[in-house]
Amino acid sequence: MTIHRPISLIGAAPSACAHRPDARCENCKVRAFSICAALKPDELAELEEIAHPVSFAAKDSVFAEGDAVSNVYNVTAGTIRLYQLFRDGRRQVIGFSFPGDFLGVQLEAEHGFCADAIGEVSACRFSRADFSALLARKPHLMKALHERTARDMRLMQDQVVALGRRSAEERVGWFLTQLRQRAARCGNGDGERVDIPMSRQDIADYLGLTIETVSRTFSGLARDKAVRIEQGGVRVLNEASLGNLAAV
Amino acid sequence: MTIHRPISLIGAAPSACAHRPDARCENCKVRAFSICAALKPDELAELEEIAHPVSFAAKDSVFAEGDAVSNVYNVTAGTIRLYQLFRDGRRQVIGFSFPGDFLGVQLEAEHGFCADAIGEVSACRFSRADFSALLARKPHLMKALHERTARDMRLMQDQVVALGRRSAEERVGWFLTQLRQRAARCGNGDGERVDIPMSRQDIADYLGLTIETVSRTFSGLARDKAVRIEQGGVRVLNEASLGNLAAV
DNA sequence: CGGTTACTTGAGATACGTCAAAACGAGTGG
DNA sequence: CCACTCGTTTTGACGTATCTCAAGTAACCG
Repeated sequence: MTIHRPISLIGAAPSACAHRPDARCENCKVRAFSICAALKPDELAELEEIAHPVSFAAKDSVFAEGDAVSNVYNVTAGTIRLYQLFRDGRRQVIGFSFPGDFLGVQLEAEHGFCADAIGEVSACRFSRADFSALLARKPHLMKALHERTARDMRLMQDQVVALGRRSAEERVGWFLTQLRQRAARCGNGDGERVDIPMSRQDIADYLGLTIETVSRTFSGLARDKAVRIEQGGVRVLNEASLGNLAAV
Repeated sequence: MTIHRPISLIGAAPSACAHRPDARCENCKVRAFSICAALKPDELAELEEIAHPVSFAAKDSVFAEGDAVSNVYNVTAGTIRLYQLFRDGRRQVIGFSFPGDFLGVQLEAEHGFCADAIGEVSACRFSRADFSALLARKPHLMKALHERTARDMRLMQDQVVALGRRSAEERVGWFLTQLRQRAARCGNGDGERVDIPMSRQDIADYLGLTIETVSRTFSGLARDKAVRIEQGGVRVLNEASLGNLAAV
């Protein structure tokens, strides 16, 4: 089992992000499937009013477990890894945040997990107070948030099922299927090709396996012609066999 | 691995539940730590207005995965088991609902898991429409619900960590600690004694283990004088060693 | 008191973990 | 363009925690 050490916190430097409504702008595409879709144009403007664009370099920490929740983030580009670290170095990845996802929205006093950037990440930062105040003014934003939380809950439930009752091969099949669905929802990906932005170690820590088992399982799926392993991702060759692995 | 079969749905028969404010009434004790604590007296009356008391016999199904969410429940007595069933009979218990807990509050179209009674259960039932309407009228009820959901999320996160990165012994230690905290929050239990309303099989399916492993682990903890196994529960003999198992 | 269900215990099998080394890819510098 | 380093991924051989199968014991219930 790989031993992990806590990574030091590095402040996020504001990035150059114009943040004007524009169909070609990455942020605006993100909006279509983010919580912002629940907002009317004038409310969106209000949200932008309190948004601070930030960016993180690869491996930067966004926040650590136990930190006071002072900000809420909306990811606009890149992938964030959410995890909990044991004193002895064991690590469990709780989930990944992709563009459109919110972070820290539970508005608890302290963060219950660590979050750091896998590769370059752009996000919008809201101060907790601003966001909370906006939420109080906009009941249907609150409702949208609740629905989003319900979706996250469902995802975590699936993870519990995977970790509790699935074999290594089934877990990897489920993981790939999940990644694919997420990419499809975001509109990118041609369907067969699945980008995998995270390392084998991250996948292992997400699926409750070791890196060796994950690697062997990928190799096995490739040997069985279920997928072809490519640079930074995978190409699905046999939809059905992957689907069978992922099904409950 | 034990094979489970779906249980048939049995309608809930209304029970005799006076449901009047009264300090000795079980329902009223429950209110203190339920979402109802967020309500002013007149609002509570409004909630009672739309509440239908129901009860379930042991092993009754409350709802099954895929059922339309037509009702929301607030447990007032007993324990409910939440789980997902695989086609091949594997079962993963997602969680347990104790007095004060809400069920179906995510207001999704369909239930994402099965729920059935362990032993006798009493609950308040709200129609989805009524509850939803009340929620729309009372923003701070919505907020309370959101906080409740955040707590449930945190619980599920802990389960992910347990299933992904803990040994059998650690999982059982975590489980007992969790049961104890829940009982303490409800005000019952003398601290040392922990009631365990669910079967070994339920615990196994919750912790992603087999019933044999759970049983052996309990025996091991008893052999090490960490707990004494009693009828329908356990007595904690060595707080520290249990705590160590449960710690991250 | 007999039947049924839940729990415990033992012996052997296996999926996954551990340890070690090789292969690969991305930089970096000569 | 090649040699070298460093981190990631893959592969192999072996160990072990947990599962499986099977039998025994205890608790429950009519």
